[in-house]
Amino acid sequence: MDHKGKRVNQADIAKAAGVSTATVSRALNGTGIVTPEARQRIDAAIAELGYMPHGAARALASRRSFTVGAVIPTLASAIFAAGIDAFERHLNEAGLTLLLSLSNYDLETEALKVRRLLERGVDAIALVGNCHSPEVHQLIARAEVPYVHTWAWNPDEAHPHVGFSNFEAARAMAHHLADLGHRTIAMIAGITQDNDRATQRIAGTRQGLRDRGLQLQDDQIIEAAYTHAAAREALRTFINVDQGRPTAIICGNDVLAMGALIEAQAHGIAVPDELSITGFDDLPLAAHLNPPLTTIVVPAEAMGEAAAKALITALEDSAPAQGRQLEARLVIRQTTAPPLRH
Amino acid sequence: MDHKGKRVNQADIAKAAGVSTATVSRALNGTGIVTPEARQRIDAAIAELGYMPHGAARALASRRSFTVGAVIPTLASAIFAAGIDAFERHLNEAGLTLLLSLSNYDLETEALKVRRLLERGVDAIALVGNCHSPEVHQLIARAEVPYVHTWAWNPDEAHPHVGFSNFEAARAMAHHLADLGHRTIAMIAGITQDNDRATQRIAGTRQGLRDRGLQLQDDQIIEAAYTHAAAREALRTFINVDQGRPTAIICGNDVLAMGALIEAQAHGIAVPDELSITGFDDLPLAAHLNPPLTTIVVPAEAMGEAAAKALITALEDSAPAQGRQLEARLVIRQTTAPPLRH
DNA sequence: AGTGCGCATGTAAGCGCTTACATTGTTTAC
DNA sequence: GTAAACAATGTAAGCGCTTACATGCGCACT
Repeated sequence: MDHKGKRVNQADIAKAAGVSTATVSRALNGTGIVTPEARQRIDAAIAELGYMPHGAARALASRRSFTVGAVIPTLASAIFAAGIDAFERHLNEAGLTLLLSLSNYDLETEALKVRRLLERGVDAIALVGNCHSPEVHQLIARAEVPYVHTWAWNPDEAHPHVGFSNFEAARAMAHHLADLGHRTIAMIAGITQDNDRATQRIAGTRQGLRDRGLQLQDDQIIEAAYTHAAAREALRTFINVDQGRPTAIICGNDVLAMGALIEAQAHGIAVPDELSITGFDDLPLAAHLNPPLTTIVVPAEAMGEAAAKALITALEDSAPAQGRQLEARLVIRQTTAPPLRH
Repeated sequence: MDHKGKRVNQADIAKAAGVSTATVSRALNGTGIVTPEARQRIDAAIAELGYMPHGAARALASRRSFTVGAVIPTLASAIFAAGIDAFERHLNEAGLTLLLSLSNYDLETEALKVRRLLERGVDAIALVGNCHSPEVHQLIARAEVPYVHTWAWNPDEAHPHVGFSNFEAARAMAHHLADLGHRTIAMIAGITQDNDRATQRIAGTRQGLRDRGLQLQDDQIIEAAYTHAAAREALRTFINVDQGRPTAIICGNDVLAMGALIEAQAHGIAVPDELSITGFDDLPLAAHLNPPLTTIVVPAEAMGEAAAKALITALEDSAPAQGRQLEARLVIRQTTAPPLRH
């Protein structure tokens, strides 16, 4: 049982079961036909010797690593974590292992991580957003692995997307606020540098307001890192004005919205009566806040699942992955209300 | 440049650079001496042909995959996400890639994931907690890879730990509350099944109270899933009693504490005057809550870093990983105060 | 000039699998 | 009764690297 020194390999199993390595391989992979008796002797030998297939050897010989890579900006954002959680789960069900890399919202880092993943031989790859270094697509194209862009939806682009339209979601939110009667609306957005989601959310907001004959002025937008502290500071800037104080604040995500809400309450500003606040993501806490947060439900789990399925299917059919549009829904809770009339 | 069909391999580079594959390998890995001229020709050929090393082949030949596995319960908990974030970052700096698996707090799933990781050929492995299926240790021992247990500290055990004492942290929290004058203290704990952290936090709390001559009755403990909703429900149970309502609630983590806080406030219970509430983890939001949450600062990033370093060092020295104790600190904010005297 | 040494490189044997092809024994079809 | 088809397995050639060992070369010594 404990053949120390040398690791047990397929040949050992073959010998113990009285068959060739080819038969062991076939039994293990379900490829080709193996008699029940042979299979049984093989299973017994595996259990007896504690055999564990060697992934690298298998990958080398079969040109399949049964490994899928993902590069996401960060795990600090609960919403990405939720998406990856679902992605990993569905990958696993298909016998695939996740290779996770973080880009920290940096395109060059992302490109480096993609290269690393490809060197590790991932069979497929998932990326966040559709703003990437050109090198990324070059590498992926050369490696000829299926891939998807998540967290975004863009049917016009050549690349397959599994996600929702940040633009449309933001636009719907803008409509909601405008329709409540708000006329002076400000935005605490995410950092747009290298981030198409943040950019699209601003663009969608802008368009949504324009649809209602309103304007989102440039000085009514503050870009903030996705932290409570940054949001609080941004809110302070907006409320410390002599006139033209906004009656509604659209936030780039729920973390920013929570920060804004906390800061508003710290200043004794009544939400939603004096100030409406909106989020984006619908984190678990959003519905429990006081008042519960009006936000956009981002289908993170569904996206993780859909991305996994798309890649699995692509791998099975050895075809490029197919994109899929998912819905991001506006959920109106209690941080939004018509502005106070004076 | 675009040799379609066949992927560019080391032999192609060797030919293009007019050297042998051995020299290319040496140049690439920094093992052995290569003249600057040869190195330059090799680099040029690599750039020209767009060569990318084949990880599986390298792993097979060198018996090193430059890959490290981690199995954590979930990514849904921000605190694990933070730890993994740091772990991945430091692994990467050492040229290692993270293979991430999720166990969903289930020991059997964990064992399966460990097996998978080992089959993938990870060079080292990190686990959460010190409660594992026996199979896990068997597999790791057989594979002879260095490993660490994180999120726990137990110098007595044979396994190397990189973490903090959940017991001592919980005990310190109990002391804090007892010293404030609380006599009736309840606990909303995590699910203890298969979870040594949750178990230790209860045990530590119990001991801390005993240190002060108090008791944590069994009916004063409710185990709850780590969700706001479960915490709210648990809190309702505690406050809906005719007499002997606790004046302080110790929560197993910050998510539970937030849920409890929200529910208390929804019932018009003043925190901390009528009810003290404590958390565990110090999530980013904890300090921003109203009132700011008294909790335990869990060194998640430091743990991720320390775990990565321990494994990297172990790999370099081809020795077992060394454990390291980190400090979990009590941070007293404003959800705790002396109980009201009637 | 001859010897020895170390540097830079080449040669080639694997690493542990998968899989195309060959081989054998057993049916089935006529 | 023979040919053809098939089922189960074996044989062996790689997959793309690393690395132990062999080789050749220039240089500092005698």
